Amino acid sequence: MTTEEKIFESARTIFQKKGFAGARMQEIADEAGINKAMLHYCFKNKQLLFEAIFMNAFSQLAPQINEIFNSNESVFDKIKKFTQNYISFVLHNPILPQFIVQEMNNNPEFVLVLMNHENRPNPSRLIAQIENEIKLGIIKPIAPKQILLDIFSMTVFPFAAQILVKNIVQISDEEFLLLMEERKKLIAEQIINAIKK
Amino acid sequence: MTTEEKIFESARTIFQKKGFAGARMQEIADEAGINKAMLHYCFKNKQLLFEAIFMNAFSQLAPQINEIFNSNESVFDKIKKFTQNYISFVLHNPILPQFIVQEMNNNPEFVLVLMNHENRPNPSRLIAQIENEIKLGIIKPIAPKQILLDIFSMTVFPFAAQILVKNIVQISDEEFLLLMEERKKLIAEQIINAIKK
DNA sequence: ATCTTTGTTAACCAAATGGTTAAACCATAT
DNA sequence: ATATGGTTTAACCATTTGGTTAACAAAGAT
Repeated sequence: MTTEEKIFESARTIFQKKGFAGARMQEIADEAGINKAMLHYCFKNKQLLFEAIFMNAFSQLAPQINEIFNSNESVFDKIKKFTQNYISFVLHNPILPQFIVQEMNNNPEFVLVLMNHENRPNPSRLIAQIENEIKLGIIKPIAPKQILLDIFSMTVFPFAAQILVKNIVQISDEEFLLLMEERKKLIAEQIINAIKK
Repeated sequence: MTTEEKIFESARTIFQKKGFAGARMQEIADEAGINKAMLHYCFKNKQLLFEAIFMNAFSQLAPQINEIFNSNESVFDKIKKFTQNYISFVLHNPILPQFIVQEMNNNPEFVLVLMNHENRPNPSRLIAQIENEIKLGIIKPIAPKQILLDIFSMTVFPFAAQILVKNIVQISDEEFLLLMEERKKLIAEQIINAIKK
């Protein structure tokens, strides 16, 4: 593993655990087992290092989403595929959602840049499709954006608010994994039941 | 307004906007229009000031939740009441959810203290009730904790991940308010449709 | 062999930051 | 009027923090 990679991995760990403001350059250097000056040699400054980490995290999720949203399947199939895929993915990266949510809330300026990126998640195709299936009488007349909110809420929230959820609903770490495993199928069924005519 | 209240209000604003790590004592003092030493005179140190703010924010939500969860209504009525009330409340405090979620993620040690508090949200009564209504054939056989996750996800997520959601689903500030207004009734219908037998 | 580029470090620096101190202010009781 | 107690501030302090510098090492290139 190159020094740059070591830094990247360590920075990912620290930034995801403490956020941009809470992370310390020294801590990242220690975690990587290198001198602090090396951080600046490789990544110029904290902001740029953070942006590299964040961009990488974000772009791990975005393309997946678009691939599903823009395919030729039915709305119901897309919902099934998205929830299934998303949960499977974040089960291997359980802090990613809360990291992205938190840092987008805290760096709204930075978000603008992000959202002009080519790979930005774009649900407009899916929205049009929902409108169409409403006309066809397959789906109840609900604002398509509400349905999107439902889908994201049901899949992302338990991960993004993990600590809150575990404590309030009284879920142990192992039970959480089981519930999420079950949720891969469950959510789609529930959403479809909620919106099908 | 007493000096202590001025500090409290300013601290709330700054902490909610920047989080614990990102907030600066000087900034809080400036916002309150007082000297920085006054902060320490009134609240000892940053940690204690933060805990006062966080505890206050948290305890604004917790009792509401318990009142509904522990009433004598049916599960469906509780779902209706909770989603309605919660959204109404946070529409007046739109940053509260993301603040609580973020700081609970970042201060897991502190969470333990919080969760031993008398007023901690406790859904065990509701869980038992759901189990019962499943036996009675009113609700589908779904793990009660999944239903709780659904309820919290659908109501809290759009607020907790506001920036993400607004950007991905392409929702303007005004449209967001309209959607949330609509969501007060919509969510309950959807959840009930998803779980009723 | 030596020059040049790249990688790496110890030591250092200036600014920011949480926190303290000692003095001033001000109301109220005596 | 003045002593007393809480309130408020300017100035200060120690530490932390992001970032720089200059020297050193290693590896090709000539």
